[in-house]
Amino acid sequence: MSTKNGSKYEDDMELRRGPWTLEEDTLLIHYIACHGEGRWNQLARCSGLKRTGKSCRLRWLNYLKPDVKRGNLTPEEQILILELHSKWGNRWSRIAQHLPGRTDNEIKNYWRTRVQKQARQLKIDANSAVFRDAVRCFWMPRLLEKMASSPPSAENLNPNYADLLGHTPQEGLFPHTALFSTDLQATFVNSRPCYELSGLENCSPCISSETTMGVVQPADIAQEFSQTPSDAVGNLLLQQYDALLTGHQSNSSCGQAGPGVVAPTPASCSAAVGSLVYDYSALANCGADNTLDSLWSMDELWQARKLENWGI
DNA sequence: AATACTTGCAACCGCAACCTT
DNA sequence: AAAGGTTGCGGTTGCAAGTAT
Repeated sequence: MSTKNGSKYEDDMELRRGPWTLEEDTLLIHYIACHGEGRWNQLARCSGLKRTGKSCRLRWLNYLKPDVKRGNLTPEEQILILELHSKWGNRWSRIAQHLPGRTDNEIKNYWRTRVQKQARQLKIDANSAVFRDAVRCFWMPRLLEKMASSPPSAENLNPNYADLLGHTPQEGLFPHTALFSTDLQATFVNSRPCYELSGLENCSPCISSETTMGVVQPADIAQEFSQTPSDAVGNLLLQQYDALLTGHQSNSSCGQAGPGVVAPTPASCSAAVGSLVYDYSALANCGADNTLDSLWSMDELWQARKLENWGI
């Protein structure tokens, strides 16, 4: 009887494992050139390769096939992966179908080595809503910036790219950043040229008061409400976030707009959320009793509220 | 210079769906 | 309809190369 997935042939002969040699590659390429790809077990039997059909298939599809693209993923490919993964999860082969020349294995490796690494460093679950938002609002804009500085080559992208995402990348790809004012996005991009997710702890001090969106300095709010700066920021943020979600001004403890505090508007809410979401460490610096962890917890609260408001 | 640790990636494994007989 | 074979997918592992100590 043969093994579960193999054939009697595989049991009868000693099979090679591990890295492929140049000779094996040549043999496989030559065989496929003559007979075409597919029927992998037959190929394994007839080609003279002492490999399983599975191994031959994998080597061909992931490495030898002529249209397999080598080298680093471009920013636009990375954006596409991030976006499609947020839609489909770990459906690597499905995602790979939309990145010509890239294999599911390569995409999977990218996700595990780069994306999950960032999540680990931030101590967040890579599949959590918090991390997805961080990727959308923070990482993607950075990739966009890279794309802008080196325009993507059209042939790199699947022609169905825009259709696939349901909108044009520039306008609708990042709904969160679309909420943010152009000024604010520019502030993000321009003020943090070295921003990477792993570099959160190095980000510049606290909220910018330079935007036109009415975002105030935490210290101002603290003075106004006799709270520690970080508490004040947290409360203001929650209040404004509520307003953003519900479409009206909330009556929470910080509800009254005092000097230096503007009544929440969609724009100011966006700005507040946009400023704060990524400035955890800066916030931590504002309040002696607030650690990065507690601020992340705060973010989870926003997430919970958001889901609650959306009836999820 | 030597060693330990980390990273990136190719390859393997088990499983499930699909195909063939 | 059932059994065996094949293919494809997602998770995991092993290892070479690079980096830090």
